[in-house]
Amino acid sequence: MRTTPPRERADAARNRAAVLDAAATLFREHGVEGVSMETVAAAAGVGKGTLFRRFGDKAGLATALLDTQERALQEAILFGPAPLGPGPAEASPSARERLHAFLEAYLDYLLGHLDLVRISETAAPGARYRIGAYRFWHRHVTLLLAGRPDPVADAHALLATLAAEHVRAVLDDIGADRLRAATLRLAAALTT
Amino acid sequence: MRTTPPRERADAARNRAAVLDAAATLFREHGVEGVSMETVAAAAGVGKGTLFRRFGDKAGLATALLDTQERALQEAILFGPAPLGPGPAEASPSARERLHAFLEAYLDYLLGHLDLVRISETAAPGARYRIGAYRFWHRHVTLLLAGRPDPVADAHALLATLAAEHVRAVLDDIGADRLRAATLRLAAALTT
DNA sequence: CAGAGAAGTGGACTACAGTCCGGTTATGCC
DNA sequence: GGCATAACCGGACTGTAGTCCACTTCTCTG
Repeated sequence: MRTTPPRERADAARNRAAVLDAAATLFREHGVEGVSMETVAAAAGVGKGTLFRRFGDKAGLATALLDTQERALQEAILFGPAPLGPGPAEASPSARERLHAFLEAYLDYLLGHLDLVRISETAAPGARYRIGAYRFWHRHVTLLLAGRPDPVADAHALLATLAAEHVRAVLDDIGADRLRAATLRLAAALTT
Repeated sequence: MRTTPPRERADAARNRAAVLDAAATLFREHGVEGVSMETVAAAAGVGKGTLFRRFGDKAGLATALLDTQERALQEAILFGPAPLGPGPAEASPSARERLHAFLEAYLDYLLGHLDLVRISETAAPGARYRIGAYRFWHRHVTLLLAGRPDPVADAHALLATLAAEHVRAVLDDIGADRLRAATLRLAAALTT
């Protein structure tokens, strides 16, 4: 046990909740792109400085909004039932099955919040690769590709396919079903 | 023969050259990110309006600067010697060889101008997928993947790996050699 | 409860992308 | 050469991301 890490001040907590609330509403109503940070701040009854201090930038705000769902997915991967999670020791799924399950689950998540994820990945240059989430997915996929010549590199390649910016654009061309199929096919090719 | 398409006015041509010159120099000296459009305009002795009218946005300016090299690569693919190009009819390379050659050549091009390509792809949202170049690469790869279940979708997936933003980030993690190897391995897996 | 200092606040400020439009100039035609 | 007109020019203007810092508020300690 160590001394409690400095607790968040009450006013700060209140403001954070207000901002997340306001942002969620505004984004739903006008689309993520159609809402400026200033508008969010005003709607939350908070100064611009406060907003940026808390969330860093628009990507950070989007990330915060996704936090809950993202965590749920990560939990499911780490501790949940097979094939997404490791499952009970006596009946653990193959790496291939788990990879498949991960891609399906991630695509569900991504397609369900495409605009928000896209902002969280692109609002700041290189944002996608700096946030913890990417590292998590990358690590997971890397482990599932163990045995291949270069799992780390292959995991990056596979994840490139899941970049929100890419998915958004490709969706217009081939639609969700073919995108899904192609992603799974690619994973299959990598785990042969 | 049709009536000559309205020729570019002399002053416009002069200004365009001045802008490209100034931009090339400034970008070399201060990096692409470190130069504002206003600075480019000033250095070229041109108004901001002119700059934007001509090139649309920063992505457009970057694209224009890359134009020559990009065209060269496209020419080589369409008409050049094998294995990058189709080569003479009697000794045409396999699709697999051509794909391999394309990826090598594209990576050379990309790594040689990473910052510029990155701006051209990301300065405007979705820019990468709107410009003609992406369509060209996609079409080429699609043709080389003929016979697979869904060449169009697979080509998108393979090209995702070559997005400048992705490459820029991954480079820091695994370096150019492993990136190259992984890309080729992926292509191999797709043409088995 | 009082005082100190850390944490938080908000709005003025800067910098940059991109738009707009009244004025200018090249060009093709007579 | 002179004129009509379409193309072009440039800089003032707008909207937004993100920074800065003098001031306020909370929390902890004695």
